[in-house]
Amino acid sequence: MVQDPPMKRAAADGRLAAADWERAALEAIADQGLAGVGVEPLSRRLGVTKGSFYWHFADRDALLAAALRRWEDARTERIIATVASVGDPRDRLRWLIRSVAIGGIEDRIHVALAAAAMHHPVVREVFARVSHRRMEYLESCYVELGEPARVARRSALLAYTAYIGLIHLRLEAPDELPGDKAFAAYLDQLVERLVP
Amino acid sequence: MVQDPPMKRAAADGRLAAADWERAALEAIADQGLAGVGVEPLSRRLGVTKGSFYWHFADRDALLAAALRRWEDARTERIIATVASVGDPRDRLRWLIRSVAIGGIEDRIHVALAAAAMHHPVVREVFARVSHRRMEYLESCYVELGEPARVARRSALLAYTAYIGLIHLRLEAPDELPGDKAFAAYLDQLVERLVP
DNA sequence: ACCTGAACACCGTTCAAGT
DNA sequence: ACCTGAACACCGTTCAAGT
Repeated sequence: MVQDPPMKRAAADGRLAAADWERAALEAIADQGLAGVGVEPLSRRLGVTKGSFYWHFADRDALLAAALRRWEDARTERIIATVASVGDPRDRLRWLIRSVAIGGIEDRIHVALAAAAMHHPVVREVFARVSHRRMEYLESCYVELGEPARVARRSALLAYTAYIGLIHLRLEAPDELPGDKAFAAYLDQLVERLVP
Repeated sequence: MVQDPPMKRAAADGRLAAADWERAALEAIADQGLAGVGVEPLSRRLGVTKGSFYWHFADRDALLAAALRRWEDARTERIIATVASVGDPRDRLRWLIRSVAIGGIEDRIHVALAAAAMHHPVVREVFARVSHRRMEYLESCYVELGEPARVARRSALLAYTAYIGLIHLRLEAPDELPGDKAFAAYLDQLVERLVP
């Protein structure tokens, strides 16, 4: 086993803020899943004793909740704010569906949290809010395109289902997806089907 | 915390076989995720000391590997054998896509394993085989329908992506899915889109 | 305000000893 | 062939004491 070097700390005096723990927790989730968020391993990584963790957080669950709030914001409001500058709702939808191809750290976090949402109440709650906000926004795009509410809701569901399915396949069964150019062509076809 | 009663054992003499541990492991995965497969908790549940576990398996990973082999068979060959009796490949595809609505224990296991596949080599390997076998079979159905190989492969991917997306939404964000009758209508629409 | 260090409980693993 | 019981390491949590 190779040891990670201690992380850089935010404060100049070498002391930690809660945000340092939260960032480290999200990295651990992306790298090793929810089980990777351990008080002792994170303490080692941050170069302090685990006792110090309990000054910042009540327990492991409190750290998780704080870290999840960061992820939630990054994966809903911040994305919606970014895409808001695009005028045509058709282009907004295309951009959102295609963003599955970016494959950032947040998708790995998504997959890790998806499984945990079935059993962990804190994760379940955050995950439900994220799903709801995304569906709501997708629906609003389809409404802008002139679809009546009921139809728009179905279109949003179709798009979101395909998006979620693709995220999972990319991370868990990449061999079943076409590579490079063929994947781009596949995305084109998918976008055509999902954006009227 | 409520304690589970000790499980019934397979052998009459009260001694355990490896299969007893494997079944208990799959139930634990469905109930609590991969982290639920613990040597000590399972031992308690089966009514033996954890020392006895190590007579049957080399370690926790060996139990996992054996349990996964059971899941793999249940979710590939046994399903394919069941659907093989249906003559029309169109009906086979419809049945497979609609099976997402059944919502058995195996879907919960799927979601738990999906996240673990990113990090755990044993799970990754099983998951890759399952995904490959399913894609291969879907593709063969579309080929039977007269689609050329390249098109059939895309059709299979479209169907499998939607299937995986729906499994996840049903288990992780059920509030975003229409209820009962509306869900049946949604599945109709999805099947229409995916089966030519 | 933030951190250390020691204590304790829980669980994975090993192993000598039992039936 | 299958199981017990004791041992040890790892990690979550608590807390008195340090700066």
